[in-house]
Amino acid sequence: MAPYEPATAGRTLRSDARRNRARILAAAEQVFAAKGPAASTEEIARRAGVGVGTVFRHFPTKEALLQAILGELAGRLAADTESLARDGDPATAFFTFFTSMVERSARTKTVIDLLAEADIPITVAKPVETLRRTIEDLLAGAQRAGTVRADVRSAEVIALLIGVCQAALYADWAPDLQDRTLSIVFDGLRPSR
Amino acid sequence: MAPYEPATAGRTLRSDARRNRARILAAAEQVFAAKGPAASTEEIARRAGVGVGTVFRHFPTKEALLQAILGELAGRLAADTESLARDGDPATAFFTFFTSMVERSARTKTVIDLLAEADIPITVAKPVETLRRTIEDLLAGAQRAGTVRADVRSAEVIALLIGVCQAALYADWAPDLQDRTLSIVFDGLRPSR
DNA sequence: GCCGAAACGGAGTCTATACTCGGCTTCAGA
DNA sequence: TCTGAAGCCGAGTATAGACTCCGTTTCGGC
Repeated sequence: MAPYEPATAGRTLRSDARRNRARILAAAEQVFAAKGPAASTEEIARRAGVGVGTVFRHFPTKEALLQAILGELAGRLAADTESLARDGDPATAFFTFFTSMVERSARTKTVIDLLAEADIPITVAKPVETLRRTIEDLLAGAQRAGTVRADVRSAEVIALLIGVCQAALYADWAPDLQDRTLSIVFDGLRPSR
Repeated sequence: MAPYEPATAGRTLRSDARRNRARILAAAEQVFAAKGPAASTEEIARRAGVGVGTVFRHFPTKEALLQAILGELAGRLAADTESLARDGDPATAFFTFFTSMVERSARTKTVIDLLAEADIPITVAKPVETLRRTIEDLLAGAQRAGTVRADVRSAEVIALLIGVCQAALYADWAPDLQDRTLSIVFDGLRPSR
């Protein structure tokens, strides 16, 4: 007998379906970034110029759509971070990374979910894992270059990152407040002067 | 003609009503602390051993109940902080305060709402204002004692406090992680060594 | 104990939002 | 162009949670 074939298998989509899928992903990215994961499917469909039914035809649940967006975002973050780790100056790359994450988090409300989510779904597990490993590389590089204290571990770095990213979401602060806050954290990370 | 009298005016409650009111407040405190402001009224009523109707008889909306709880909490925090500012050693009181806020926040999910809520409702505005002023006093005391850099302002202290309290909510971290994270922040706040 | 007012309880209403269903439209291969 | 399968749509369903309504119960002054 023929083996069970899930309907979602990698079939060739009709042109209109392909176009709508792309529109839905683009709309979802914007809406989730602006309003966070609680944004309604209705709004995403409206923004995509599509009926709700079409959204659910492409993604079986809202959660699946969110995961697709988070997966993309995680991939982009991981790639950016890896290239920074590869090409950047180890002495400063770690701080550049930290700052850019905080700025991204203030702009797109989904960043924090990747960092803080307790239950990492399978769909984003791989890029998130890469991201975490790359953070460790950046940290180790900065420690070797002497710009971060040797006894700092990645666990507290990630905790601080989550904290500052969260804080950046609340009452989107003035740019100089962000700078002053980050400079305190960075001073705490640096070796004793 | 008689002036309009809101039904909620400070009338003497019947004994059963007084008892239920106290039970509802106690239940709401526990439930909100454990699950955050999103906890359902149903659950609070169940925990209080009371019907939902009774909850709404005492508090017109869920929001009003939450505000009552937040008000109490803000009052307690403000009082504790003020006594620390009055009696504690200025050199260490600020750090003691910061640590205890983070510990409280990890235990009771409502603490963060007092700090981070963008729109401070009238019911909690006064104690929250007192708390903020007292934080400034603690900060100023530590700066005079030379344990915090003179150029640090209260805005970034509160931002850091919000951040670390938020981080403490996610995946309730091991005690030594909290210590290591706080020690980085505290090092950043201290004058150059 | 009696009685009216106060308070209680929880089924029912209303609203928001995820998700379904089936008739209609569009695509693409012949 | 014709046709059937693929895809679209949005009214409809299901569920959760805030809040209401009113018949029932309890309190407390006489």
